[in-house]
Amino acid sequence: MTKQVVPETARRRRRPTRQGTVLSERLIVETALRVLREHGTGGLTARRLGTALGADPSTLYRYFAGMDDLTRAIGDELMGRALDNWSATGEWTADLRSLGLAIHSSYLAHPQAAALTASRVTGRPREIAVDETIIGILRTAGLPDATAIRLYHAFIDLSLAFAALDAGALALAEEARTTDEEMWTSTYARLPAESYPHIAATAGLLAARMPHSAYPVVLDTLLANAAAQLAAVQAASTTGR
Amino acid sequence: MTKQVVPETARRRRRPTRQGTVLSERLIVETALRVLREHGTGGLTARRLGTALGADPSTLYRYFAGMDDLTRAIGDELMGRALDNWSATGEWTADLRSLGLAIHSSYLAHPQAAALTASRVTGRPREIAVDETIIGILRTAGLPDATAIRLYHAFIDLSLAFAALDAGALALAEEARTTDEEMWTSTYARLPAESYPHIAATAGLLAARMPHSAYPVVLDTLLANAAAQLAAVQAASTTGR
DNA sequence: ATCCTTATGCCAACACTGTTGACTCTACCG
DNA sequence: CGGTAGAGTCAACAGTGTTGGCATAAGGAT
Repeated sequence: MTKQVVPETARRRRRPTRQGTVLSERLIVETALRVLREHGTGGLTARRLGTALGADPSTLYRYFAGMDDLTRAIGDELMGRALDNWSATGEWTADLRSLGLAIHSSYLAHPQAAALTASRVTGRPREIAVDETIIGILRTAGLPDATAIRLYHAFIDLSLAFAALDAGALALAEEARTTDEEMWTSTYARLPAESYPHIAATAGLLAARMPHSAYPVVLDTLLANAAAQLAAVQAASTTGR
Repeated sequence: MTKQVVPETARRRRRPTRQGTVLSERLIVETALRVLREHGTGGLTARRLGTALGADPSTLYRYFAGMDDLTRAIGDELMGRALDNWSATGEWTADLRSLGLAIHSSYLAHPQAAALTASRVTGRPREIAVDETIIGILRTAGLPDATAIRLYHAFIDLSLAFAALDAGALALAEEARTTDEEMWTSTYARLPAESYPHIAATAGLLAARMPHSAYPVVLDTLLANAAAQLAAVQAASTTGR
């Protein structure tokens, strides 16, 4: 293979494209986000991204090992933006809550991109930074390592899983120009009450609730549980002293 | 458009394929599951599925509106299998727990298929049957409708979101022939302790915990919370009587 | 038992996709 | 101010989903 992906820091020459744009990893990722927003989840193609950048599609391979690699970079960008929009207050449950919501809404701000990337662990730097932050909050709060890791695991997977699910629904809705609410009022509300008595009895509530994300509800139960675990640990240590 | 998808029930003639196989929605979906297992998440193509069936790729369009429609049918099949492998005992939290685990493991039994479908609401019959079952359990347990719907929403989205996340990780791992455990021991355990003190301090715990799913932990906290809500409701109604 | 209709499967073609090897040309180092 | 090698370009490959037109045989009608 003659082509080699050069790490962004080691890039020395920046030769402008035939159409005049000067490329960079950053520019490519940002343009990819725009292309995804405009053309939908399946609309990010090497050729389209090339045209949007004013460059030949094959040039992308000088920056990323393939479309898959680019996808991971996009995911990491979303993760980074979440961390940028967040700041600690010192109250650990509140901090975790706002961090979780920051991640969730960072992904939902780019539903098409999120649907593509959120269900993948990228292993890239800004994702690792988020992990370090979460574990730090839990350990600093006073939770024993084993508990902290169990909660970290639940927290991050929960947040990513919901980001992917909600983003997927949102992206699909935007592309089909139909809201989830319509789906729930049209399909589910019309089911026969004989076969589906419970759905029929709660159709109105379903139509009102389902278009929103269940993430905040689940996140809060997890955090309440975490707080209870910390209280239990501290009570035990006080008693044993 | 001369082509039209005929609903399975209305299909009258069954003309064998040149290679002798007699097609059906069911056979196509099952073959698709096999192809996915053998060729990975991205390995389900119309041409490959056609060859696996002994039929021309375009024949698939007599059964499904497109690959996307087929994908939704696959998802519904997994949902149906979950419900088939489950039976009620009457103890509502236990039933919800086993149903959640049945859904999760039904998807994880076909990680490649699940990764493709789990983050989408199909609106197909067997998915609706699962919804009816869940709402029925919650309402029969005595929860008021509003609470039941809130919990149903959290329950189903949580289960699907984790199914998608865990299946994606599993599918990726199988295709790359590398376990998550390796990833956590190789990448995360080698991070410098100066920059990532918390990850470094808990590397062993991370490597042990992360390869497993966080779903059971989160599911249990949600169900405990649900039980608490029911108790609160019943206490209030007793007091108020 | 034979005919007719039409659903069903097949074929060829279209406009796409990601990716690569060989190429030009120009930005920068010495 | 030259030479070099690295960035951008080009053309090509094998593969994709999808469709319109066509042949054919299944099954109802006679």
